[in-house]
Amino acid sequence: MNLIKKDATNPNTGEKRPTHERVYFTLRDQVLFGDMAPGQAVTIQGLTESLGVGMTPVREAIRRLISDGALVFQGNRRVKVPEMTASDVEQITFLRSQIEAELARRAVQDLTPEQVDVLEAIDMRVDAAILAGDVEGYLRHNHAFHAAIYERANAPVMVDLAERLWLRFGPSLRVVCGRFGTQTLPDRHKDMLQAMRTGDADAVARAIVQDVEQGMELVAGVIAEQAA
Amino acid sequence: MNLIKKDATNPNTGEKRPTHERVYFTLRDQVLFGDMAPGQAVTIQGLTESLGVGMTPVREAIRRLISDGALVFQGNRRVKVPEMTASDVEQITFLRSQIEAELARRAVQDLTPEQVDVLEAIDMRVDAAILAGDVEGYLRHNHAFHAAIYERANAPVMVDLAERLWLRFGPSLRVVCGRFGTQTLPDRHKDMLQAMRTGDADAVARAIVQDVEQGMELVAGVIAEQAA
DNA sequence: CAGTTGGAAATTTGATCATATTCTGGATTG
DNA sequence: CAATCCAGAATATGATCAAATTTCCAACTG
Repeated sequence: MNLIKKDATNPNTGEKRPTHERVYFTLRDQVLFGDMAPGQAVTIQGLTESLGVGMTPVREAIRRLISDGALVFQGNRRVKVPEMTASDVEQITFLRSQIEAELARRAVQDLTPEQVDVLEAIDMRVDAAILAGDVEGYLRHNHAFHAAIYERANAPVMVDLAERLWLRFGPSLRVVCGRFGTQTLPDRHKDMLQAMRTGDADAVARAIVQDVEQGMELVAGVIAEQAA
Repeated sequence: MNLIKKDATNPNTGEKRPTHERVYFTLRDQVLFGDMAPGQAVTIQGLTESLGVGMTPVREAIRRLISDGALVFQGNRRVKVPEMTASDVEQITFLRSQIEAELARRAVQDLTPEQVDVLEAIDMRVDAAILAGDVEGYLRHNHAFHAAIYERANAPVMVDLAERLWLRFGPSLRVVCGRFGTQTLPDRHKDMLQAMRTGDADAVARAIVQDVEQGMELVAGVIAEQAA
């Protein structure tokens, strides 16, 4: 009946995750890096078919994503990818600046040169994706770069909120890429890496705030354009 | 079969909410104001019986609360009320200070005297609950006081994160109350109200930061005591 | 001989699915 | 143009299967 045997042991990790978890992470991935467009409708039955699972796991995954802010529940039983307002962008910019700056500061505390090397390697993949015009690759590696920093901060609660914000602007960021291409995507990753090597936490924080503001600026531009 | 006819129209609001929504808000209420203890196990079947609903709505509500951080999913399929660590408390204190101070600042922008009167009325209920030793009443009205401020800020994304944090420390705050009683619960609500009347946004922000720090200090104390 | 430890059965709980019911939105018709 | 009807999608339940914890008994050890 199904192409995928249920509860199949993951060959990579060796661990078997429940279906609703797998569905959740699949959809989360789609929101962050896939081609889910703001305003796009999400139907349960559509997902049960495309994913080859029952509706209960799909329902659970959708509820979680709604709580994440990755999807919105329009009173009338409908679920869709949210469309951000200018106010949303402004709030997210503020929150990301505050939270991610603090995460960066904490991450720098005891960061070894080897760990900076790892970050630099990720950043090279970001640059490669930009050059290649690979939108999905850019989104994935850019996220991975930030996530790798946060992981070093040892602050799971803060990371949780930060990731939540990424889920909100993910689809819109993709629209930005589709609009302008990857070439016009500047970042402050080099500044960050430089400041990390000197151990200057405040400089890292400043760089990440600039990185956040630059990125959100582009999103704000697309939002404003849509309104017009 | 059931005592309550399903999907009964709410006599108060006149609107009928889906079961999973009702279950979600019921559990959310329990976490914030009820007697859910940190570490307490939450079983699906237990809730289906106590709430008189099927398991699907319960499952959906639980997934949402897990995303909220109000419950945690222990790898082994079990769900429980999370136990906070000292690190969690520290992070939440930082985040609440940043976010709630900003929310307060924005709320003060165009706050009418009448709206301050409403806040003062809520604060009187807080004081009354403290005097009466009414723990649940204190928790409810204290939350209502803060929520009323946030609502005036016109910043739903920020409010969402703030509420999320409340769900995390809710159960532990209740433990604090049960431990020390309500008498020892100081707050800076009067300072806030005073500063609001003069329209001094920074003073309001300072007061709310102190309020947050005082409250979280108590939680940290109980956490430290448990560890010993 | 008593206490402890190991493992296997039993019970409890969770996960998933299939099905029945209800509701929303749009098409159709008067 | 409005009221009604119909199709499709979501909601909710119960049944069934799978997994994990607990319990209990026995064997082993000190």
